[in-house]
Amino acid sequence: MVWDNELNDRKRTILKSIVDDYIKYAQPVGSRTIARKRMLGLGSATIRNEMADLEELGYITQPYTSAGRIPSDKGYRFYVEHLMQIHSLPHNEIVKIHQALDEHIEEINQLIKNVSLIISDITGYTSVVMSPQIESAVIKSVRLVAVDENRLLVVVVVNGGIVKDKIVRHRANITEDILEKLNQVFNKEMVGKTVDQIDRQIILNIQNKVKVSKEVCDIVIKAIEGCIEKIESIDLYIDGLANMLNHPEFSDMLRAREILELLNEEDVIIPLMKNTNKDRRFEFKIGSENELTEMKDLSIITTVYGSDGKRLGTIGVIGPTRMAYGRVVSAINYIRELLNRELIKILDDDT
Amino acid sequence: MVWDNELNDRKRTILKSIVDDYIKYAQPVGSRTIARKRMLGLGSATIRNEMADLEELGYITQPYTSAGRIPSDKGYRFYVEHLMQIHSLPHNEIVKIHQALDEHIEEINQLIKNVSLIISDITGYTSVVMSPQIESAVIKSVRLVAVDENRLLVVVVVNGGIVKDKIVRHRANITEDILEKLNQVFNKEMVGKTVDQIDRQIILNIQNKVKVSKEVCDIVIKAIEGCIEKIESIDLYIDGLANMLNHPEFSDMLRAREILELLNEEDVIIPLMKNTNKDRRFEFKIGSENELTEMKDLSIITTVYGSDGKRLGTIGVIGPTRMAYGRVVSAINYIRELLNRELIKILDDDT
DNA sequence: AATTAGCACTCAATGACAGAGAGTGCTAAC
DNA sequence: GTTAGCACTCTCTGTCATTGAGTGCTAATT
Repeated sequence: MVWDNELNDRKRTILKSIVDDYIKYAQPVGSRTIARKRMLGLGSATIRNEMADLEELGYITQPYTSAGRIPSDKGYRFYVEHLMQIHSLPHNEIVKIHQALDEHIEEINQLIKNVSLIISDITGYTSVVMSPQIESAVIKSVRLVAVDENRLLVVVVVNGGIVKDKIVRHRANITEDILEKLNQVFNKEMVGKTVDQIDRQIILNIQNKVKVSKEVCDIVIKAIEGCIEKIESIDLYIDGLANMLNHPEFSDMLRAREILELLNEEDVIIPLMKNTNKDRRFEFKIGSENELTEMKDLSIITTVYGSDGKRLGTIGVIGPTRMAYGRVVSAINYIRELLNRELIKILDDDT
Repeated sequence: MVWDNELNDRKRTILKSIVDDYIKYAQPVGSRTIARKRMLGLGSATIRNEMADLEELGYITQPYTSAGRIPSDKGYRFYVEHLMQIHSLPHNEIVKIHQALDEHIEEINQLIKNVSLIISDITGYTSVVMSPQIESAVIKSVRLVAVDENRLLVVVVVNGGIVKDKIVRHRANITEDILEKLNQVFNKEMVGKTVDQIDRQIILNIQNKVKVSKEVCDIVIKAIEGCIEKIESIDLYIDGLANMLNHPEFSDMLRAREILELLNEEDVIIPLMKNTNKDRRFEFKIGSENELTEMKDLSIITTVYGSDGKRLGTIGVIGPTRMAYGRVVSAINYIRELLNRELIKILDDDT
């Protein structure tokens, strides 16, 4: 952990200056550049001395002898925790965001897709938005439909307007009567329960109540389990992949390709999105703080969204360690508020 | 159009040699390189003369004075029409393809997704697979379910195991009785029809038969139309975008970014995939044959898949004009046969 | 008449080299 | 404690000569 008092005010100002400048121009920043800003009324030589200290403490490094300094991962870490300024978004970006999200969207997934798009658009980085992992979704309806003699359709509706279906083949003789009875029992037993409450026990209960062959029961249960699995599965929306190529640090084709392939793998992305803050704070993984060595020069900012602490999904932005952390935070923050508001609209009359 | 007899055998052999070599090594190929192969028993000087002719006819060009030659778009066009050899796939690739597609997949969309993945994997280019545009899907079932007092769920099942749903909000008082009646009428009137047969006329007919308020009818019809719209919509699967970065012609970051963004836009891709051959031939759009100027250095190979000429979707591969046309064709060909076989399995007992 | 050896020529790519420029660390003076 | 001054370091840029692959043309050969 960074020891906060290690740096006095002057060192902080200088470090902030270096990080701000490097984020902006992607060039090592030298002592004269900082001195010219006259924010400290110091000459370049003094700043040089301070920079030597900062380097010794590990906050900045030199790409080579007698070049300017660039922030280290530790430097960025200190920056996001103590130095970074959050400005409000410029007016034109706010307008853009509202244009993208204010139109009435009925389906939750379409809304989340739009959020992902607008985030990558506004930030200029790669966005990842993870739909809520819905273990606590409340079942609102279960319906069995015979598509034809040997196929059965099961539809499960949970709150939030999410509908999942599954078709199963079978060889049993399922009459309309049986179906009607199954429908009644299943609805009575399952509606109002959350999907993670549906376990073997409940299923056995149901099996006892309906007087149909075990064969038929198995078919139906298999289908319902398929639906629940789909409801619990995580949807991932990634946009702005091409933005990765904008940053000079990835001008090496091999590296760029490696990154694009990395971001294509859901198995890689999902663990990255495990934000441990259940409140609304932001979590930063900077460069080597990521476990994957392939991500040593990447940072990811994550935070959660959702109404009233329920139904939490995750929003993330991935970019080079030299990321405009402040700008990204304010953009996500603004967009998240809008998203939450829209989510409430969609979910309000659900129980 | 290319006049086939413009080129004698010797010129053809030389052109083929140039294209093959250039595809392989991405380097302009000179007369000595071809002479060394001793396929014609000619010296480099003779070949030089022939190459000068080929250049004058527009089949090859020189990147600069006194460099080797590279094929022009016209050269590639002649190549794919007359010179290209189709080898069968190496054994290990065949194994890989079977591993990807032979496992039992129930859902048509999952199957198509797998096809897209394996094509980009095997070819090393970017794959695009377009799901069938289903105007002729036969409705197998329509089901209305009251989710709660003010929301109605409509589920439409068509053949091929495709299920689409839509939830509509309403303020009408829809009782179970009304719902039951609606369910019966809708099923009777719509099952067995294709989705493009569902027009205003049929809907009006139905409206007359059920004796429920116009308000309720409108709600239901709106929902059903929503489902049909979803059924008719085209799904697009794109994979191997990162493969674009492998080719030296796109080592310029700006260009690479431009391409990635281009391929992200469905509005761009869908028109490209309009293959006019309803049989199983391949269609090539080479470089400047594409309408978009941004695609002047890209080629796209498309062909159709589907069982018995019905339910046609499109498979495409996008890469630089310097694409391994022969290899791609044989890969698509093989994969398509497997796909068709699987599709028949999924669709066989549908009517 | 077709082919080819030979030759002069062109141009990209490579590497060596010098000079400019941005930056540093250190020392001595303020 | 701050800074002016200076020697030094290292990248970057441009120049220049060299190399090498390839060409087109001409004259000789088959």
